[in-house]
Amino acid sequence: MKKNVSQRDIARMLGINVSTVSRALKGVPGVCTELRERVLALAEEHGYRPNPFAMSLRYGSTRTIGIVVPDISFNHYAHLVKWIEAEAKMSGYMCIVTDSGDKYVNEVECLEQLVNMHVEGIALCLSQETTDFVHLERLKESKVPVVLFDRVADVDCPTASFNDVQAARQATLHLIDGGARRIAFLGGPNRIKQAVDRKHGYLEALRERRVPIRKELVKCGHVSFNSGLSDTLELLGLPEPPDAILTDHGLLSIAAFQAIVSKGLRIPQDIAITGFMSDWVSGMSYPRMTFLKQNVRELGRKTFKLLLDQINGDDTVSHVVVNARLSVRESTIKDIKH
Amino acid sequence: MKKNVSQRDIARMLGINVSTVSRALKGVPGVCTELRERVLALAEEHGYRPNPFAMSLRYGSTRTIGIVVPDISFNHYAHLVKWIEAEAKMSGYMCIVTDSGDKYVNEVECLEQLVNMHVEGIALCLSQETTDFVHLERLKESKVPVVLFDRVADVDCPTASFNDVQAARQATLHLIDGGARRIAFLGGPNRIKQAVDRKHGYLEALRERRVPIRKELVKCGHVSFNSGLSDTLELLGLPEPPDAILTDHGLLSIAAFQAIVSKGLRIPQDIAITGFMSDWVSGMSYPRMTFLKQNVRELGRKTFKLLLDQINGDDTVSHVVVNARLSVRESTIKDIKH
DNA sequence: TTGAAAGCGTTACCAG
DNA sequence: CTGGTAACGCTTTCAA
Repeated sequence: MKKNVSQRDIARMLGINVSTVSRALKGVPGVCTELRERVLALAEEHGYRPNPFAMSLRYGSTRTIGIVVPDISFNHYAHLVKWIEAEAKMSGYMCIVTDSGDKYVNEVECLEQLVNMHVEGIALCLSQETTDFVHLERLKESKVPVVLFDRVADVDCPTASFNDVQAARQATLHLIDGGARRIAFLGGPNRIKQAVDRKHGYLEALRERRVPIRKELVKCGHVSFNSGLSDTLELLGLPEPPDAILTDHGLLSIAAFQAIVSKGLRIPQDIAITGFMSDWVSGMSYPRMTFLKQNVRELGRKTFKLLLDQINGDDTVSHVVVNARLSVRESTIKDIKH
Repeated sequence: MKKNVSQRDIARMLGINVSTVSRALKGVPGVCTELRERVLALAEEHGYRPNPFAMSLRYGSTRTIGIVVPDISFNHYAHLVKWIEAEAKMSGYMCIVTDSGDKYVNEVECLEQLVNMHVEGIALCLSQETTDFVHLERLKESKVPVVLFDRVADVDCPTASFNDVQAARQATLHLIDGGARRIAFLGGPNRIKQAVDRKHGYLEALRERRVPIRKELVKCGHVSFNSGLSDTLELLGLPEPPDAILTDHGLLSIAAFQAIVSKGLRIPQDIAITGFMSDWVSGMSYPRMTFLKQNVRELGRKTFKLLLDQINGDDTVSHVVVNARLSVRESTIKDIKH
C-alpha cells in the first residue's frame, strides 16, 4: 500500500521541482537552507531511500560484484567468500554469490547471469572441470573485469593464489625429515594448475632429499570425498604401503584421514598425514593434523583489492601470492605419546 | 571502449524506432519476420543484453532476494545458503548474501543495505544477540517480505525451522537409554528461541524417564568455540562430572569434543556426546559423533518457497518445521570395541 | 535560489 | 506493421 516514496513525490508534496529536491537531498549548494530542511524532514518522515536502479541507470555503475565458488558449503570457499564480502562491504560494494557446484557448465551459467546483472566485476574460483577459457574471453569482450582466486590458471587475468609449489615442498620436506620415505601424494586432476603446482612442490622436495619417486604413490584424480577415500584405500592396500600422505585439498584430507582410521592404522605411528586444509578440519581430527595453514582472510582481501583496481580502470595483470605456511600438529610427529 | 549496446543503438543502426526493436527482442507479435530477424541478428552480433536496472525501474521488481546469516564460514549456514540459492536460481532469482557476524548491530546494517538494494524479499537467520525486533518492524513498514529460518523467533513473521524440542528430546532419551544418568546440556543463551526449545526437549526427556535434573549440568552461554571449550572443561571438573553431553550447536559440539579429548577422557566409555551438528562435523571426529541430522537442503528449499509466496502477495504467516532425526554413530554406544 | 528539460534503457500505449 | 511518446527515479546542464 505505502509505496516507496520518490523525489518526485516529495517535490509534489512541497509544490516544488524534483531537481530542487535532488539538490537538497544530495547536499549540494544551491538551495536555501530553509527549503532544504523542509525537504530533508519530509524525506525522513516518509522513509525516502534512493533507488539504486535509477542510480545505476544514471551512472552506469551498480556497486555490485559477483563471486563464483565451486562449493560454498565447503569451509575453505565459504571462508573466502566471507572475507571478500567483508572487504567489498567496506568499499560500498554488495556481493552476489553464486555456486558452480564445481562443474564447468554451471560456471559458465553463473558468469552469464552475473554479467546479466551488470556486476562491475567478478571474482572467480575455477571449477575443477574447467580446462578451456572461452567463457573468460567472452567476459573480456563484455568489458567485465575478472579476478581469479585460489584456483587460478595461466590465462591473461589477474590472480590471487597461495604459494602452492613452495608450501607443498615445505610439507614434504617436513615429512621426509620426520623419517618418512614412502610419501604418497593425493591430489586433484592434472588439468588444474593448483594441483599440478602442489605436485611439483612435492616432487621437488623428494629430489632435493634424494628420496626415490614412486609413481604408484602419486594419485591425481577427481577432487571429491569418495575418490579420496578409494584412492587412499588403494594406497594402503599396496604391497609396500606409504608411510606418509600429503593431500592437496581439504576434502581429500578428510577422506584420507577417515580411510586410514577405518583400516585401524594409527596416526602418526603407522602413517603420517598432512596437507592443505582449513584450520577447522585440522583441529577437528584426532590426532590433530599438521597442515598448510592458508591465510584465507588475506587472500580474500587481496582478491577484492585486485578486482577493485580493475574496476577502477587499472589494466595491469598482476599475480598476487599469499603465503601458506606449515603448522605442525600431532599427525606427523612420530615420537609423541598417545 | 566497446560499451554495452542498447536497444536504442540497434534502432539507430537499422534506422528504425526503439519500440520496434523492443518488440522484436521480446518476441511479441506486431513486427514482420524479416525485420525481426535483422534485429535479432544485430543484437546477437553486438552481444546485446537487456539492462536489468532499466527493467527494475520499469517494473519495480528486481528479481533479487537477500540472505542474512550469522556466519557464512560456518558449515551449517553455508549449506543453508547453498540450498536457498539453488532454489532461488530455479525461480530466476539472484541472491545477495550478507554476513552479520552473529552481531545485532551488523544484522541491522545488513537488512538496511538489502532494503537499499531493493531486494524483493529477505531470508534472515537471526544473530545470537538479537532480542528486540524493531528492525523487523521497520522492514514490515517498508513492505519487504521477510522469512526467518533456522534461528527463528516468536514474531509475526513466517518461519522455517527444525523440530528443536522433539529432536533434543529424542537425543536425550537415546543417551538415557544408553545408560547415562548425569547428562549435561551445553547450549546457547536463553534469549534464543532455538536454544530454549532444545533445552526444553532435553528437560522433557529427563522428566519423562524420571532422571533427576541437575542445575549444575546445564550450561547456557554464548555460542562460540571458546565458551564451549571452557564450559565443557568446567563440567568435566565437577566433583561429579557428567557421563554424557548434549550440545545445541555445531560449534559447541566441536568445542566439547576437543575439551573431552584434551582431558584424556575416552568417548564413549568415559563420556558420551551427541548434539546438533552437521554431517561433516560428526563424520570428521573419531569416534564419529552420534548427531541430530538436520535436513538442511529441505530447510533451504522451504525457506525460499515461503519467501516466494510472500513476494507473490500471500500474507499468511505460516511456520514450517523440518524434521531433524537422530543418526546414531559411535560416540554414544558404550558397548563398542575400541 | 529555483525551474525546466534531457537523458540513462526499457516497455506500453496510442497513432498512423 | 511501425513510429512516437510517456513513464520508471534520479542527476545535470542551462535558463530564468
